[in-house]
Amino acid sequence: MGTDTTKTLSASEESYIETIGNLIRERGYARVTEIASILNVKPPSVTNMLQKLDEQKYVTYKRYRGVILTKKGRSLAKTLERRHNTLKRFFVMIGVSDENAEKDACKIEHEIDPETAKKLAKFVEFVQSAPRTPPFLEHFTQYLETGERPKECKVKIQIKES
Amino acid sequence: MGTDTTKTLSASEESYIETIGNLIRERGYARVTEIASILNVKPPSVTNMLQKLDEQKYVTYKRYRGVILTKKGRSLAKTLERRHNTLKRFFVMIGVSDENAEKDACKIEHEIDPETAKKLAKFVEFVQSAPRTPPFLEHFTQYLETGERPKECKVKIQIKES
DNA sequence: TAACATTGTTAGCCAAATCTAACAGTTAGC
DNA sequence: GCTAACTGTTAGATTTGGCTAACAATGTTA
Repeated sequence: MGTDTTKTLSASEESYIETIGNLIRERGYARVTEIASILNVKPPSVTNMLQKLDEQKYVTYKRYRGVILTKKGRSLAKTLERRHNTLKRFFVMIGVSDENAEKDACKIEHEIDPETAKKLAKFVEFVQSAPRTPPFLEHFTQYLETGERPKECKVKIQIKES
Repeated sequence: MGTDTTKTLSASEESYIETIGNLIRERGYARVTEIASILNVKPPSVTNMLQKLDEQKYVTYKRYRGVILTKKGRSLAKTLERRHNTLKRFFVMIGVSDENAEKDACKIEHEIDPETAKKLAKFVEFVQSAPRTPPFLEHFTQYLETGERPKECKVKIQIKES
């Protein structure tokens, strides 16, 4: 239970939480200047946001003493991280450069509905857990390069029990 | 030529331009109250934005006299519309509800890089221009429903020249 | 341990995009 | 062609999330 006054967070708020999560995972702690440099903002903006996120119980923040995520914050950070990875893998899968895949994942992860995130995750999983690169993906890659749908697409196939 | 002082627009500015474009295409004109109701804002916000977009030459706006798109505005509206359709078709393709596909397309169309938009358009085109629903998509649909990768995926296939 | 360098915070400002309340222009019906 | 109803606009407040400049706490090192 517990009155969950969870108003939805802004993209900006979510980015801070995600960044804090990443830093803590990678380094064990999250510093104001580093958060600032990752998010391309100045340190006072970070302090400001940390105060807001502390009020909303996503982080525990003591001035000059650093910041950690609460349970609520960790849970959100995890969701965002997974969503980010799904998006990025999908974009790379369809031929987007690593750089743009990363950049777009950062933005879109804050916009999509949970249903969409779920379906996309399934799709990426479906493709990537295949025993080998699925033919359709190879064909698509060829299609990207040549503009031509490869011959095999137009060919009769015969299934043989293995 | 012409000094193209095209600073990038905000998601909000783009939404107004897109909405105006849609209304003009569907009805021949775009009214303040209708723009407001589609975008879920109040009329004064619309007036305000129309003035800004007029300064930036995306629309031609005369108080009390309505608004039309400039060439620059039409071009942007067209890009956004195409991007929107691509995104929506993709989301529906992977099993997202029509409602969420629409909603998410609206948000994401303002965030993605042109490269990503292009690759995604190619992907959707690749799938949808196929002579019939590609097997992998059918298999994915089954995977969504049953959680099981269909047998055919695990089977040896043999290509026969037609 | 005192002074300096680094890091973090506060105060106060700004811009974007929204809102409400009050006002102005346009249009339709009588 | 007046007037009421509708539509659109202005003015001014609010919210969010940035910024700079000045200050405070912490940490480092001679």
